[in-house]
Amino acid sequence: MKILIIEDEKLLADSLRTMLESKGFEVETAYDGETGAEYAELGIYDLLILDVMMPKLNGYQLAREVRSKRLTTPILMLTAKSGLMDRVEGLNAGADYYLTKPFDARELLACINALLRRQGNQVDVMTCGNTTLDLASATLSCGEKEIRLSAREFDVMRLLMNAGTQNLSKEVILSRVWGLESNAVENHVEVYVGFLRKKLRAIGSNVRIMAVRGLGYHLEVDDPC
Amino acid sequence: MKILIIEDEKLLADSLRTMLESKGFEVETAYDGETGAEYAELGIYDLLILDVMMPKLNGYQLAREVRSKRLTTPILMLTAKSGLMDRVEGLNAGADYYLTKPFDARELLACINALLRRQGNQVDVMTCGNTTLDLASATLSCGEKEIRLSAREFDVMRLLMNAGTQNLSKEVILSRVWGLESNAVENHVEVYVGFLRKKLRAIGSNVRIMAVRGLGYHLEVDDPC
DNA sequence: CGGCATTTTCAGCTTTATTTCAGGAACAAG
DNA sequence: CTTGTTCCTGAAATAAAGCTGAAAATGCCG
Repeated sequence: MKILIIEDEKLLADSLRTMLESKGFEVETAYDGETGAEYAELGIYDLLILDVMMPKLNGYQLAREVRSKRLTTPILMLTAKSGLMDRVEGLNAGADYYLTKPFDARELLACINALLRRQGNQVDVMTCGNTTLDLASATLSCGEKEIRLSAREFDVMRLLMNAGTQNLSKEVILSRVWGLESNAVENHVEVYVGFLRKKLRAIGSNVRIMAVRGLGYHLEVDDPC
Repeated sequence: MKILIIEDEKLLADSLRTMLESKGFEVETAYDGETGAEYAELGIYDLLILDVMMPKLNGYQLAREVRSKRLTTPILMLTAKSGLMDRVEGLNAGADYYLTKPFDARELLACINALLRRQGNQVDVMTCGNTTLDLASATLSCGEKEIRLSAREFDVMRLLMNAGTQNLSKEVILSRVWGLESNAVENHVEVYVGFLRKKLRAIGSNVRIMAVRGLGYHLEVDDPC
């Protein structure tokens, strides 16, 4: 688990580093914003810890920069500023958590764990409604019941679960599951959606695959009124 | 975007609800932990807002309960307690963010957006009056009620919302929705405006599609004086 | 090779969307 | 008030998209 600390106060940065390393994280540090951005944009970190007040590039700018590059690495902002608008600005700039100095090591660790947990770095299952998809065994389960998916079924299901409530057009599904230069046709998607619906029904899932005419498919959780 | 508020202080819960609804979220409330857990476990919410101090089942227990069911709904914990160990316990119980009362509406919104953004559930919407158009699912919604639009209806509605109070002539609508070299006639626009008006009425929208004789159509928000 | 599971193909069916049309209502101008 | 135009609307006809079951093809493993 790799963490990048971007913080210009060396003393603080180094003590953080020591603390985190003792907890088994792999840590790198940058002492100014520009260097930090450069490192961060490598995209190899599982978490960025960011000071707001820094020379060259401040924390807000850095967060925006990173997010504009479409990196989704979680960002924990760390700062002496505790004003309301600072927190709001930090969060709107793309930070995921805002911690005010001075903070306690245990609190920092709890935040880090919360962020990494959320990131689902070690995910082995995806969930939607009352139903989970086990990525290792390609198995859908709902309570006691479970059912295996074939490779294609699994690919389609994972794509849909990943998109959540967002629509996926048949074209997108085709290109992501069958590949761009396959000669697969849209009916393939329809057929596989049919297979998946049958299996979802079989295990009593409350997840429905909704078709939106002309736009594609998305998942919906059945709301038992 | 569905949010569940679990909070025993009705006054606070209801003012939160109002605030969030005004921002276009769909909100439900539970006034004690047990009821809250029941709702939360439906798995139909995009975010849970949780008070810590509650009768029957407190926030920590509730978070643990929800997480033990493998639900990954983001949890925002809200509390008067501001002690360090409270925050740590909250985060370790499975919360994703910890906000201390009293908090500001803007801060809460920033947190919510940060959590939903992370969740990847963010949805593009256009808004007019009390009505929003979800661009991903081509759905018009107004409070609880929502209704799907067909592809054509959606195109026309988007065009109108985009123009806002500006007039759009039928010719423009025809060329933008049906294309320049279609043999569509102006009555098509009239028919679709009719469809849209019916759907707007069905969800109780305060948006009206006004016709200006000879000039075209535009939107207006109904101000019930 | 033969059996089995998966994937592809296809045709007919159901559902929903779109177009067409005709008559009525609203409106502006004379 | 009359007239010609524009707009609205409901119903019917047509077209398109999506669903499904069954058969054919493919591929895998023994």
